[in-house]
Amino acid sequence: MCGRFTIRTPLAALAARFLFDDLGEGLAPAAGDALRDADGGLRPRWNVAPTQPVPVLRAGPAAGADGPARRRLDLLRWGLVPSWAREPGDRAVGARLINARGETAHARPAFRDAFARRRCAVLADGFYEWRRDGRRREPFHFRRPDGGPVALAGLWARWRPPGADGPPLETCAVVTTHANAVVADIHDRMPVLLDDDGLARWLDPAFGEDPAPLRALLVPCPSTDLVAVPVSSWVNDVHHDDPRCLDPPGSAPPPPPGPRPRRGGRPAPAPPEQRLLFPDL
DNA sequence: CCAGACGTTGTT
DNA sequence: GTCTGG
DNA sequence: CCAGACGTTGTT
DNA sequence: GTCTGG
Repeated sequence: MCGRFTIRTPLAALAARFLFDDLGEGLAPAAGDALRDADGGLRPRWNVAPTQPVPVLRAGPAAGADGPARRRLDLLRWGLVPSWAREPGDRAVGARLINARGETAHARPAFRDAFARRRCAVLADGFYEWRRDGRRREPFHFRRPDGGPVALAGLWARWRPPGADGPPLETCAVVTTHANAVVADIHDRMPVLLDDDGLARWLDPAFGEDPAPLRALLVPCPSTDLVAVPVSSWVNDVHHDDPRCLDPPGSAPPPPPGPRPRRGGRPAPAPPEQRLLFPDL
């Protein structure tokens, strides 16, 4: 679950909603300017897939004498690459770790360290789940009744290229849990949606590394927090990233005949975009 | 000890 | 890095 | 998560 | 069937 989602809310609006400091005193002063230029780094998205940059909320630099800890908002690659991975594209670990089970992540070698010290929240305004009916995959979009953004519990990692040449690669995974009553008809798992209180605890290093209180946060959100909307199978194709993803079912045109251009053969161009809005962590 | 995995999902 | 299996 | 590929040789 | 790419 949680292998696809939407994020149409501009980063500046996400900052206004989530980027208050740990005392809830409002937008951190440093955030305004940094975010003003940042919206170009994340156009509205209707079909966010693993390996792509996603907006991630983390605890800022540790609280010091000069003030309380602040939050930071960055774009991280979705698909957790542990620090010990040989290559980001490694067979077992590369970009495969897009979800972490809330029930077990604290104990898993691949997630243990992140669970204790590198927790985050992936910001979205809805997520997709597919109902499987034989060969059919029927997509549904889940979102808050008011359409507002949600904070998905996440874990992150930093991978450094050998020899310390090139920038570090920061990646993340979304924590999953049992489906609540709204999701259960479609699927048996769902991402963990954190309310403001749970979010503050999940992100705060001072909340501790003891798994038990943290695991208590990783439960299904109340069913009243989500509505299920059946959508067009247009969203099934990851290349379709436009408003038609949220159209009602049955409106997708038939798949065009003929093969697509093949993989391989040509060199891979575009390097992955990743943006650290506060690169001092 | 060293070598190899390290994960989730869904499907059967 | 750390755990598991052999 | 779903869609689509699933390969090697030799040439530029 | 299974893996990779997005």
